[in-house]
Amino acid sequence: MELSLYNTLSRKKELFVPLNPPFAGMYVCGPTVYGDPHLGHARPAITFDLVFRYLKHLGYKVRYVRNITDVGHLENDADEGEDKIGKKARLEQLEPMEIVQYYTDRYHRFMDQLNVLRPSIEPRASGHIIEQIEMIKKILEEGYAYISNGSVYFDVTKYNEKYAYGKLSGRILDDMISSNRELDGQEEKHNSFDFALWKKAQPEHIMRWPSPWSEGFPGWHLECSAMSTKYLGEQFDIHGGGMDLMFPHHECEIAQSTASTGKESVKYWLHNNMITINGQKMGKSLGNFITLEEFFTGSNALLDKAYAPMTIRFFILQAHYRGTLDFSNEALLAAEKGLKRLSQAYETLQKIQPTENANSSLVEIKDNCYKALNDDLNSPMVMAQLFECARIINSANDGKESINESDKLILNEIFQVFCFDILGLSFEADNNQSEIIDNIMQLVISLRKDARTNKDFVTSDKIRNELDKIKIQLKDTRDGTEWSVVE
RNA sequence: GGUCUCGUGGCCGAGCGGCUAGGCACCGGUCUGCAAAACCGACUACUCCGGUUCAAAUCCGGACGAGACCUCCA
Repeated sequence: MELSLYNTLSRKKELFVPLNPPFAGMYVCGPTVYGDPHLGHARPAITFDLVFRYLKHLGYKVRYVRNITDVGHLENDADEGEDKIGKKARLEQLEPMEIVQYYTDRYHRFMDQLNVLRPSIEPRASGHIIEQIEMIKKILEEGYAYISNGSVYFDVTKYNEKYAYGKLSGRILDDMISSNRELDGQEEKHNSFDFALWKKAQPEHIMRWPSPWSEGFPGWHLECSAMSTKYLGEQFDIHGGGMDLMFPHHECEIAQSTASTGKESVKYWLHNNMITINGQKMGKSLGNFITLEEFFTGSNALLDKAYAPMTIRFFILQAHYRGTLDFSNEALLAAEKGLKRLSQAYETLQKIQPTENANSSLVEIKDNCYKALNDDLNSPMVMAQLFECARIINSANDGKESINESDKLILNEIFQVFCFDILGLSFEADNNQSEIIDNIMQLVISLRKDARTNKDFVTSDKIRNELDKIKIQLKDTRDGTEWSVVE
């Protein structure tokens, strides 16, 4: 059985056949770096990390491109309002690129913690102004754009005469025209659904570049078309992103690429669904989002406690990527315990004594894992198989089932391949370990205090001496006992 | 208003025509100085109303409910 992926374009699962095997190209819309990454950023990152990892596992040479949007993404109504990054820079009195650097670094740091692999190429919009200008020229030459007061707009009506604008999101242009709302400040456009390719900068606008039309900046949708073409070619295999980007962003990308090359640029469009909180989308505008930092530290009123990065990865992968996923402390706690169960079973497996008899169900488990992944990346199903492994291991450990030497190898392989390599889970102790150690030390210290109170100095000295041997030093001060590690 | 999704047990979530995943919680038991973990068992659901079928959570129609997009959001 081979890999099938749900293609938004056809609304069906399709067999994945790359354009140029053994190569596979994937472009995913990355973050606009004007704020801290939140749970909503984690979902596409992890979803497409899974795609990336699985394609590599299948033997493809994958080029994974994920952009950083650092210019052109505007605040308000269609193609009006302030640049998101420019605004943040103004508010914080920083250079826009300082904002970009700061939040890009933060994004990387938190994605690393979630064990999300870095993409092959991570291009920035501001670093590809020339490519974007060239693409605009091409679209103008082809007659699908017009210049208006120093700005350039994509002519959707003209494009729709030859191609189908709206085919990805299932929209019909005529319907859009009839139900369209008039917005203010759009006198430069022929139609409100036309979108900016180049915007002339207002005097107060900080980020600006020279172009044949005006000093200004590129439209938001353009960077993805320009950069995907540059690094993956005019036609490539997979384009991914959040469902909320389907319209207008991805629709506009299709229009731009098609208008400039005359070709269908993307073969498979993949979209991950949203994370909800109390049934409602978690989003910036709703103010109900929780940043990853808050998750890792527990510092948000919606959180009962801090959750480890792996718990969040597990939580996200336990749902299929195309379904909504509802956040709650109860669900996170369940994920945390589930992850622990897997990790303890894996530990048990390493220590287990093999038996004579073999276990018959392991081949089927491995098979089921591949079946699940091939069926549009059904990660929850893979997890269920891992839990089946855990059950077998624990039962064997209790002497109720058998695992021979070769079964042990197969089980280890299943964990290695599916759990670690493909799902990207890891069982390593995470960053709150120091907190755990400190808690342990406080316990030891209080035991020693009890011993001293009872004048049981044999015990109290034993504690201090034994700790000293492992380079932990205790100091009795007026305010209590302190501990530190001696180098 | 338009377009499109979705409604599964206490919670989260698979399933896509017959064989009724999985995790967490709860309950009973084994084990244990006591806990915890582990194991065994119990609970076993598909919003409602029609239809198709030998057979429907699963297909079709309708009702109700929820959500997403149509404006920035992953």
